[in-house]
Amino acid sequence: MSEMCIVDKSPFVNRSKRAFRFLGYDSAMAKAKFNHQKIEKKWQKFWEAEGIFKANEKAREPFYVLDMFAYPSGEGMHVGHPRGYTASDILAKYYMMQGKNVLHPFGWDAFGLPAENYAVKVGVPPAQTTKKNIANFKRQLKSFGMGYDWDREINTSDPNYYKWTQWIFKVLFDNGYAYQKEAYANWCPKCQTVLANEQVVAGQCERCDSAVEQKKMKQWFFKFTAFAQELIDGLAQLDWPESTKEMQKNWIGRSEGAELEFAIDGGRDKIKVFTTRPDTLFGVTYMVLAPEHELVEKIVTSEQKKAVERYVANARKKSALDRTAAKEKTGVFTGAYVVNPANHERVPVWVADYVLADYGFGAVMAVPAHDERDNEFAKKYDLRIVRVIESDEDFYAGYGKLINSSEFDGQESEKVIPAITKKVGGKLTVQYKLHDWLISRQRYWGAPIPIIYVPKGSPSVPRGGKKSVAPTYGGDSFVPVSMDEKDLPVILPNDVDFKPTGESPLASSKKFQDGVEARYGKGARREVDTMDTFVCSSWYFLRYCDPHNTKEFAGKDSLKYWMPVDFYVGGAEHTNGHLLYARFMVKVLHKLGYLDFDEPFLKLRHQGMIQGEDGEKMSKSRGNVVNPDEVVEHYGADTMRMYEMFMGPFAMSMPWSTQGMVGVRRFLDKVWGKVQGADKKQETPHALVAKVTEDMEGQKFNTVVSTMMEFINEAQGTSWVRDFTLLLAPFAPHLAEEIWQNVLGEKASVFEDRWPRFDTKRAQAASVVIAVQEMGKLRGTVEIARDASERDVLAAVEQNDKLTRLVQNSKKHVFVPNKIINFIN
RNA sequence: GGGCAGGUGGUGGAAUGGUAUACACGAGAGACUUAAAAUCUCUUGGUCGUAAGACCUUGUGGGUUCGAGUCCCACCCUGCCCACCA
Repeated sequence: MSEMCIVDKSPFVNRSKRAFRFLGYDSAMAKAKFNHQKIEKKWQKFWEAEGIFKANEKAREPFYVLDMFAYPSGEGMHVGHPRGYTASDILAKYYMMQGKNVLHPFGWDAFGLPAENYAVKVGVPPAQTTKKNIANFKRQLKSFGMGYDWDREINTSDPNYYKWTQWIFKVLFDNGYAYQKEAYANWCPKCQTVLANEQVVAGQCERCDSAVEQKKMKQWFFKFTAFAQELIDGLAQLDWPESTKEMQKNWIGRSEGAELEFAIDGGRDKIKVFTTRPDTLFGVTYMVLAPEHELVEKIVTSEQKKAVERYVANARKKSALDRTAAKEKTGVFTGAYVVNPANHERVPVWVADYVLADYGFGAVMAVPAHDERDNEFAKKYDLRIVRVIESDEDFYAGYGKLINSSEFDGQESEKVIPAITKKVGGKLTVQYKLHDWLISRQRYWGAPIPIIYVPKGSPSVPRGGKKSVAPTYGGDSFVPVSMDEKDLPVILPNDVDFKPTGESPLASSKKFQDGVEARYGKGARREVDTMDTFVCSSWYFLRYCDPHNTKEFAGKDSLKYWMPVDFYVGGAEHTNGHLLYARFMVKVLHKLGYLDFDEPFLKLRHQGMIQGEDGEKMSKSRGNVVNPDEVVEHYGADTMRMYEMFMGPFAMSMPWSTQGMVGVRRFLDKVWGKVQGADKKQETPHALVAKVTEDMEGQKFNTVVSTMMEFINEAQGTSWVRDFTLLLAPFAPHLAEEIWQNVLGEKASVFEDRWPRFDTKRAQAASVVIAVQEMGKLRGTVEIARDASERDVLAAVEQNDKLTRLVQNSKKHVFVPNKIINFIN
């Protein structure tokens, strides 16, 4: 997905080698230990040759288990990365053994900045770097024993993939969901380029530390806001963590209120405001416009003109970050007045940057008595502060009780807001914090935006396809038009200059504009910006269903069979990014009739992060990175997989412990030792199967492992080996396959067998230990047959010398079958 | 300022309102070994006690309950996300 941590090997290698040697774990030393290096490679080859993990039969019930898209960074993975991948792999294997036809694919979110920055610095083209990185990631994933269907591997930088990213852009553009407008963007004056918000650190460019400015540029947008309500409503049906849903709701930020108009005193213009509190109209003592508000220039009086211009220019220079970080509010009077529609009072109009241009109407009716921010501003500039009180009763009569901000509650607002809004000629409305999605990037390593600009009034456009709904804008002599589908993909050229110049590097390509005029008419030229990589990753899960299709982004039948994704695993940091973009994309394509579902991911779980052994976030600079290649080499992939599940609850973040991992390796050796000599004569360990199955269904992988440990600690004989191996297989696939085929002598893969069944009744022990309490305090226990009656338990307690007094002393008792008996005095 | 998680031994953590501290790590003692590693066995929340046992203990303070780590109220602390959103 996004550019995750970049892992540097060099400082770590020495450290880790020392650590491993210190722990002294050497599998070759004792007979009881298995040689992980040998068996892991052997079975990885076997699974690949036999195609064990390929999804291709359509007869069985489908189950789609997906990891979030990976960005193949230069240094490969650290041990935190495989945690989510291991969990999804365990689920894929588990559901496969439950008889499902499982789709478990992997692919690469290959476009993005690090490869391009590397090209700027070193000169190696991004395509080359990316190819190398992918090969390394793939090698690592295979060495972990992941059961991906590599026939379905996809790569966003492959023209066969980005053709469809471009096609989706075209569909959105043709239907009015992609549009172009002037917008402020983060601009680094030194690098001469636009930066994404993530690249702006504390108001500075992350690469050169220059102060980032706001620059107005023509940019492409997707109409995110058209789906704001549907994106909120759709959450209800999803099995996602509640906190994730809540974060998305807050990000979309719906609020109900009213749109009101304040006429300029002595002018014809009106200032529109959005307010959630029209009931505080009588407390309005001034009006504030955002510095960017279009009426500022128009209404400012000649006396105030200079001061206002200076203030506005200053505000523009400040970054959004500086503006919000400002401790004190600032502003300037415009000299103009508006009329309050409720009481016809004249109030002054100010300009202040605490009002945001891009929320509501970029203007606020200030009520300093009932709003903290207005209050602070009013105090600083000596503006009137008027509480809404009893004397306004005439106005509010009939609209419910009088409003005092602290007493205002939801029930009253339901009655009061519509009535008052109507009385002053406003209307009820809903506002969202969500903005449209700015997808243009002045970058090379991304999917080119498939748009052609032609001279205005050009006779030759558009050719074919649906009529373009492209807007023309302010006096420009060129208009953007949609491309023909058959002209896709627009291939990313390689004759470019990577050095940043302020324009997209594609502008420096000669090849890129070849043939455009011949095809689209004289003067035609291509858009040179590329798309945000989040566009590429907003639909990739669809492509896995039918990755080799050359006619469509994915065939209808395949989509119908596999989608939506049944189980999605990935980090919570993507909540307000990727997860929202993907939901938006599915909703647009659904609305346009390309999909028959409108949510991409039915069930979602987040993995917690693995911190370094020092409890800090793993990072190159802290030097606490643990390299999974080292772990696999010394302890084996099975050990790593199982330890990462054993560490704690899947969603929780926690520190890595190499010593803790050694405990898991000891357990696997113990298993290996105990299964020796097992034969075909087998019995189901019902209690074990029941507990493991139950925890698998709840994704409580940590307790699955501890349950297996407890079982092995007690296990006698070998009658349990067959079923135990099946339970072990998703976690430690190599060892399980080794036991399955080479100890038990099975001929097919353990993954082609079925998850063991159990009998609930036989899963229960014949006898139970009942806690004997006195006033809730434990005094002892009695062992007795399961489901023993109250009378039998009482008798057993009475027979116990130490407990017998409880029966005699107590007036009454509470009995819970198979659990407790509590005596009350 | 708003939202969401969470606070349990030396450590990671376990526990449908019913025996708190499972499992694992670490530590201590012992066995094997010339020795070490590995492996195996035992001990391991605290206080008092020779012992039997008693009392205390899940961030703090209240409450509900026969019984609360778990439910309710208030507070403290930590982490994450958003943040001048009218």
